[in-house]
Amino acid sequence: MRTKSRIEDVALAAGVSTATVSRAISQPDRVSAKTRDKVQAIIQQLRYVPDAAGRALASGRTMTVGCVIPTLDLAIFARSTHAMQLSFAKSGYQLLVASHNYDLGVEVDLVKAFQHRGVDALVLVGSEHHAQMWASLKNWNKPALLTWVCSERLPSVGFDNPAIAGMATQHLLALGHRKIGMISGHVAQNDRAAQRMEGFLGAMHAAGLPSQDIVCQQGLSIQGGRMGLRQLFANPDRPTALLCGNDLLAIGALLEAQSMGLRVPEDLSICGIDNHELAGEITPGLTTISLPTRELGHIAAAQVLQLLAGEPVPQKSLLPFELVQRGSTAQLSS
Amino acid sequence: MRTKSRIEDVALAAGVSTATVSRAISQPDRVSAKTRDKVQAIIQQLRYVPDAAGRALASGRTMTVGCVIPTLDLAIFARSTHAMQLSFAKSGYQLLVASHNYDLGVEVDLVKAFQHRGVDALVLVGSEHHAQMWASLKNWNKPALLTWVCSERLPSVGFDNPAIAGMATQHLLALGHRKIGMISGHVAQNDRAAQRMEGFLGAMHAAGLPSQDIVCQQGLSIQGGRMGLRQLFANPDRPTALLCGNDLLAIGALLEAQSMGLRVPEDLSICGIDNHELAGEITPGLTTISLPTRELGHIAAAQVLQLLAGEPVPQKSLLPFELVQRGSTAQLSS
DNA sequence: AAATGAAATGTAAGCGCTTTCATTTATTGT
DNA sequence: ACAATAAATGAAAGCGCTTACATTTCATTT
Repeated sequence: MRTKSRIEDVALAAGVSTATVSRAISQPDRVSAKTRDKVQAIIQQLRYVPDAAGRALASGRTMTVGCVIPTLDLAIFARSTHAMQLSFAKSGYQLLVASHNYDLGVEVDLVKAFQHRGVDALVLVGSEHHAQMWASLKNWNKPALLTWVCSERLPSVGFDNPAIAGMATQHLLALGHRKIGMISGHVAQNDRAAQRMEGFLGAMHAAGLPSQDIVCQQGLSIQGGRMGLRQLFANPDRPTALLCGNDLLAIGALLEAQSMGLRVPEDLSICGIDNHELAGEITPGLTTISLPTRELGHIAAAQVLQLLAGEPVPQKSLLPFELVQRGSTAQLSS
Repeated sequence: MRTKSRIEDVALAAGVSTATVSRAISQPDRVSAKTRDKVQAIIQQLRYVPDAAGRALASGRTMTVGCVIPTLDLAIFARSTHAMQLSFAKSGYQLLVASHNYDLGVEVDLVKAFQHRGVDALVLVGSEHHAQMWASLKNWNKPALLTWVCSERLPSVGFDNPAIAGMATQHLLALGHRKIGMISGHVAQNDRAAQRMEGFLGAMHAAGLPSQDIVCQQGLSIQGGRMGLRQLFANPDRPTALLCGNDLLAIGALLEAQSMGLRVPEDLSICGIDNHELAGEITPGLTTISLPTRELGHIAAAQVLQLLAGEPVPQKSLLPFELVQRGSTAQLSS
């Protein structure tokens, strides 16, 4: 007994040509109801499943989409990526995921690997990329989508990152704070971090406040947050409020502040970004900006599917976000 | 200008047959040094990259490995999976990842999808699976590996989960605790959780201690830990120590205990499993069992590669683990 | 009922590569 | 130097599928 049945076996058993079987599978409306049913029955009976490689070679499509992200270690990426995967699966597409750990050089290789693998579309994070990546994308006439940012160069679905940081900064300003510091992620290979820092500096400037020596960069982790806090508090002119590039940084800063004997929010207000699972669990609860990461994944997938179908998509899709006020921020005590 | 060069273009330019080019690429030692160099040069020049689909169709190999995991939301899986990905990439294999959220029925579908996609090997988590999955695996003569557990049915690389829980329980017993409760993950579709619970109950039994009404099951999250603690403390005969199925549960339990006014570890010792990034950050630090998750990924990949090469691998590879003592556990105060 | 066009189906040519088998070329022993 | 053997190469047959194009069938119209 042959382990695997081929399209020819189905065709023979159904008394039709392989072309008809192929159509019955991928374009059911191009086949009469009668033959369609007959073919379907045989397919069931033979447990026939089309071979992906044969199909890919003949059609030029692999039914796979490549997704290159900075890291899976951050819950936000894990979540949005998973949402994408689910959406794609519903349409018969497989999502391939690879991460580069914030090394845009590695990203180039991953993108190329996906292209050679024959993915039908690519989903990337951020708008800042290696020149070589843009080149690879240019010589590649298949859809690509940017996420987490909005960009001019490619269709994108994401956030207005400067506005996110701006909203958080406004919140701190509205509480009366004037000496506000920021612990940012490293901006070098991370434009989301850069944009958030920019948003912060912009808001400070608009408020006529100085923005020197009040920003530091750290890895996006709790440890980074701890180190950032120590760094900022080494300065004699200590801030009364802190914006952090993400919640992990904020939690680290909060923990470090507490272990230094500072009271949060009485002595120091802290605001994060992302609304991480932990944000509501720690004491005090972390004020942060909530981002619809799952939705980001679903919408990104939907747009890629549209592009694959040859339909146009909006150049930019910006998702809403909102401030979640918890206990870590409070009115400046005079 | 043709966008993509094919093997024939290379063959023509190099003045050899396509067969030679093919060999120069995948079996360099079957080709004379001279031709090999010439072909290599042309390949560089033409930026030729073999087409994956054509290659897969002709060779029957796709150079992809499928990995089906419960979830990416848990850092441990994210980390071990990423390690696997890196190891595979070094050998030219692409790792495809899919998650089923602890639904073994979904797992069946994912496995089938991967098989149809033509992956060369499969990596799964756990030893307990749907009968249909075992059936699918049986009719599939390619390597499969089980991880996180040790199993008789397939080569496996993982942990002795009962022993992990046993070690943690011993630690609590050694501190003088006799009333020890456990907050476990749901064991229904999760044999790792089941094995850890089993290890706990076994250790308790061996110590001649009762094991009724001291175990509860919760989702593997901070919220689950909180709810688990409340559940266990609803019992009038409150435990003095707690083992949690993973660190997220433990952290939830710890936070909830603190918000109930309990002192940890004075009133309650808490021990987790996994050594999550947070374990060392919270106050008090969480005593837990550290597992080499990255190594798990690397070893799993190495073994799959061996299997793909037709070499034998040990039926079971058990990785070491160790107790990390922090502030959340202490001698029972009489 | 014949003519017409649309719908359904079949024919067959690849998609880009690997690999068996036959052939040629280099290497070795005597 | 000449077999005899090994190494290197080439020719060509697919791998399993899709799809352009040709052909047949069916429903309409007049």
